[in-house]
Amino acid sequence: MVTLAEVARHAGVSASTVSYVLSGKRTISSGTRQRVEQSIRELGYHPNAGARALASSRSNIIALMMPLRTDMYVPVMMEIAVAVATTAREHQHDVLLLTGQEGPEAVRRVVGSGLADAMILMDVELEDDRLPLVREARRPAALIGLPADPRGLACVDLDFAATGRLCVEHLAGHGHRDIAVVGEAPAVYERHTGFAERTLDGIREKSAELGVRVLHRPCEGSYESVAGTLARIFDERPGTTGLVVQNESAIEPLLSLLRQQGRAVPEDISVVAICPDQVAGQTSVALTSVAIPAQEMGRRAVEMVMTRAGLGGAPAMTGTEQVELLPPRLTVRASTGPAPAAAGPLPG
Amino acid sequence: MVTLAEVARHAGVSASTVSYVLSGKRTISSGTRQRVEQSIRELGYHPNAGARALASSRSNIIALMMPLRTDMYVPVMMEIAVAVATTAREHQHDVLLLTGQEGPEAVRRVVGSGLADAMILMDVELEDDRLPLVREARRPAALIGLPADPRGLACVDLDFAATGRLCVEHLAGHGHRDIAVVGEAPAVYERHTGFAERTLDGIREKSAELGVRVLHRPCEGSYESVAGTLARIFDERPGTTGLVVQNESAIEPLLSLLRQQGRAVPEDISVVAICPDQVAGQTSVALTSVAIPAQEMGRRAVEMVMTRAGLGGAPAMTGTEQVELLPPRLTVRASTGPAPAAAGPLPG
DNA sequence: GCCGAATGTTGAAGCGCTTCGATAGATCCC
DNA sequence: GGGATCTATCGAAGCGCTTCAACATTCGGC
Repeated sequence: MVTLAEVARHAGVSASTVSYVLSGKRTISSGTRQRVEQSIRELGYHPNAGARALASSRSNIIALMMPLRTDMYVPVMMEIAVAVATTAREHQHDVLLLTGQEGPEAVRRVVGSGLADAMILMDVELEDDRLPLVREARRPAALIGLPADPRGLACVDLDFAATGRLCVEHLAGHGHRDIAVVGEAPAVYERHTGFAERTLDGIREKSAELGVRVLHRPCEGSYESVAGTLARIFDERPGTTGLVVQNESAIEPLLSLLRQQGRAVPEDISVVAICPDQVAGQTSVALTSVAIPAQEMGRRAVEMVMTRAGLGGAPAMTGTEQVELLPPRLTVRASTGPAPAAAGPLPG
Repeated sequence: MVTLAEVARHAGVSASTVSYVLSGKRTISSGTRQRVEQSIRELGYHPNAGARALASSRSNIIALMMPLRTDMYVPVMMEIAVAVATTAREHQHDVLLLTGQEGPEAVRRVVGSGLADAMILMDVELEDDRLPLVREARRPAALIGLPADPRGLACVDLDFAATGRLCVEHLAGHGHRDIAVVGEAPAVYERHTGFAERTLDGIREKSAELGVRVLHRPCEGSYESVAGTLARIFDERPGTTGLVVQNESAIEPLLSLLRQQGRAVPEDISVVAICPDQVAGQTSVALTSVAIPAQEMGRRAVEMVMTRAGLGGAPAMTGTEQVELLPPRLTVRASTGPAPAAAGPLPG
């Protein structure tokens, strides 16, 4: 392997000069710079990551802790991960992939060893084991998701309460007065992941405000489970004309079942989904949906930790609270329309 | 941060002793060992990753290059990634996540900087840009997928040819004489990813052998695309009674469409899918399927690079060819049965 | 009871880089 | 035109760890 010293010798300068050319931390005359850059290219030099990390005590690595669960919608996770990796590269950083497997211990290990300069945690629960460690670690961190107590933490998430409100607003605007929520798997609620509850809160709030009746049922992604949930919904509230689906895996079975039961979408029943745009466009009836801005979330999380690390330009500010809720965006597609009984939008 | 030296002082031994306790590379009396371990615990010591990498020229990091594409089935990718990360941890390694984005340049960077000790490449194409670099890099590497020329490389993949044969065998065994393949998206074939072609080869080979007629149609995951594909299949070969589905995203729409068209599964038409078991179990009709052993693939890839790094015990042997094709396993579920016209399994 | 071999521990030399303080010229101002 | 100020470069001191050669000590064998 080519070393800094060899490049320096080749270019006829000192090692520190080469280092400064690389980092740009001191002014170097353009003649010298070019000579050094030429040598670097000729020798095919790549700075040694370990030596760099040791000397500068910065690894240029961001740790990304992913959940290991299978009940979360995987494509969204993946999209976030890719966005994190891509954005990190724009900031000259790489991404270390940690699974939830190891739990809080992973945080300790990564922080303690200086393996990563910063951390991004996905799938944050309301009371997350990892948060105490993250708080006391003197490393910038960002959460994707919103814990019960975000004090001293940087968080980014979709504004799920607003999302819930938006869905209800849209349905109510079409005259629906009886709606049902096909929620996430029961395990998601039991784990207190927050986003599901927040969506529900938003839905309930807006429904109360607009005089819409709401029925909520958790639902797993399997065909059977969706069938059962749907049966219970129509059993309990036969007048239901609007559906909000939060569990992405339930979408396909749901549409399939509705068709089978002779319920036309959107003529008999309107469906709003909370899912990535790609999914919404691929279904038999294109879905009116609120997109989960996975990419944006990953990108913002990286930008947050970079800012906090003072690497993005601003001074360090680990410990400052910063909660960023991305505004939901509802895209009207083919799955929603006027409620069958009602005459159209409410006046006002 | 606590350093080795501080631990040594605290335990009343030299730094090298602490290091040997940690690495186990020399015998240390149990008294000393315990004293050192106690100090480590009391001080909350974590070895500095950078220093370690510099001194030992091993980073204990494996790079995982993932595709960035969205036309591959994401859950499988994710499962592989998680398996890689989990297995890597069992070998005291962490995983660096690289996206396809950067292309071959990423290989050069990671290898050149000593950031990673080994590499695992996913979604390998038949003629992959990255392979020349991987070959000349003196780092162990493993591919998930099989390139056209695997010389000098370690590869692991499902035996897709055998998978194709297995599907045909199963359908032919039920008396089906006219089958169709709902393939991957056209882009997958254009990119020459190999696995799709190999499946097809296996299907054609076995079909020829058993006297089964085969029609192959690429197909994207959208409802529309599946509808079109299906229409063309039944238009061209109205007698089709067996379907092999390779594009996982097409499965749900496919079942939904068949039901809509009044084709009962498996009474009128049998469906074999190539997909993760979890998917096969969640559909309206549980699918007879050949599982994609994502976890096994990830695990084996890690074990391969660990062996090649001589870290797993065996001596280094980068440069040796090693192709491991995992045998397919077909699980019979509810979606396949006797061909409607035929009387059952062929004699013999 | 002495020799050679195990066994356990240490000191010191790096690994390749960053960064600080110093230095030698070039440039400026009045 | 000489001190003050910049600018461009260098030398050297580490960063925290691994590892090698060397040094004590203990032990078994005869």
